[in-house]
Amino acid sequence: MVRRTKEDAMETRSKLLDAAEALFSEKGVTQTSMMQVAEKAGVTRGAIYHHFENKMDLIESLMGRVKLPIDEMREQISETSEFEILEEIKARSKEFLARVQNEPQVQSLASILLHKCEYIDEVNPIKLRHVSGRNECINDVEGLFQKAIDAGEIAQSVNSRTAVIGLFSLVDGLIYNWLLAPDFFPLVEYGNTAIDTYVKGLPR
Amino acid sequence: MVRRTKEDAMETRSKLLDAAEALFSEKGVTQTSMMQVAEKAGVTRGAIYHHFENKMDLIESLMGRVKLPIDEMREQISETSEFEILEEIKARSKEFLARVQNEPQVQSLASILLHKCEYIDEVNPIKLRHVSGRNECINDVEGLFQKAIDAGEIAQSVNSRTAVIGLFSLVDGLIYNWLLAPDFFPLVEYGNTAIDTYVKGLPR
DNA sequence: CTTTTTACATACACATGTGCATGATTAACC
DNA sequence: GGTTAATCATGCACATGTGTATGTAAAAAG
Repeated sequence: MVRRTKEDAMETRSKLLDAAEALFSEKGVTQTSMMQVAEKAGVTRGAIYHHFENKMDLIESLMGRVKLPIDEMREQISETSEFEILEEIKARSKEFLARVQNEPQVQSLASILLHKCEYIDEVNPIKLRHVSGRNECINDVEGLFQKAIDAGEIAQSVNSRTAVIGLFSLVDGLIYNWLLAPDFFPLVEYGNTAIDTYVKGLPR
Repeated sequence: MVRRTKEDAMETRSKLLDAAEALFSEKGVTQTSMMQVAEKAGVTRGAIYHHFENKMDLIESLMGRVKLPIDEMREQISETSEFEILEEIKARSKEFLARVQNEPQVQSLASILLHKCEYIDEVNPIKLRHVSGRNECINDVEGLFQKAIDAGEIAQSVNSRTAVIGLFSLVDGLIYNWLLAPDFFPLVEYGNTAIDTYVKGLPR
């Protein structure tokens, strides 16, 4: 069977991405060969090299396929309300955790990002996406914290940047540890409590 | 030059571990070959396979060589005082951050653990050391939180396990993000503030 | 001093992965 | 309907890494 229809081609491409996503999140990126990805997708390596340049390109397509929670978070931030800003921030953070816990694809990608790849040089598309997405999101939420300060929800003494980095680190750490051993604790339940605790501890 | 003295042998072994540590934390574990480790240490691969069985064994020796902050934390916990327990917990957490920031070897190992290796199967000694050390430490600190609850430092409504996991996730996340881009924020300064914020947010 | 063992270096066999070139067959296009 | 071009399969060349077997000279043991 060769020269399938254009729709068939898109389907094999999709199957390849699915296979890669599953294998990467299960066995790690470097421990997964193109051969294994092709096998899992039911094709040969030739199909991969037709659709993608190499492994890096495959990963890039993989990451670009879904909207990560951090991306969605950024969009929502622009349309946040003018009061109860801290509640907004908490809600966004909790939604972040919920998506990781409930959406398998997001969970797979998070697992790859946090545990199943090696952050090597700056060219690495995985690291690039992770770092740039995070930095931009941090800048956005820092603006929110500043609004909360200006609105008097928290004290002037709070440094907005410090507050954001603490919150993001908390969320990252929760996800990181949960993915390391999901049975160890319930992510959303414990995570929500931790987020509440942190925000409540900000000086007023 | 062959058949050096026994002291020489231990020195080459040490040099091999140093080389591996540097290369692993710089380029990642899987991207570093035994050949490169040997070259950096000024010997050949034969020397490595004389001292270590394989790469896994090399990593195990690497990790076993230094006392990680989490190990030291556990020792100190047993000799903690009976009052001001929350202060103790905060102090330990901050010392944790300080060690990562100030001790290059600890920083290298943390970088390997968090960013430069792939967590694959349960046999992986890196993952084993990380998870087991963390879990034991969590259990210990959970006991501290329980003492703090019993002593009335925080409310009865606090779940000690939830409190620990939040704190540990915060510390892990801080280190994780800092290692990702050390210039982005000062670890100890921001981290200490975040720890204070979190502990202060626990219900009293 | 002789023998044994240690501490490596050297070399070989083997496996695995990648990238590309080529081939085959049919959909897509004019 | 003939030509083109896309979608894969197949096969080859090459590189790289690992594990081990063997060699060797000196230290250690007796």
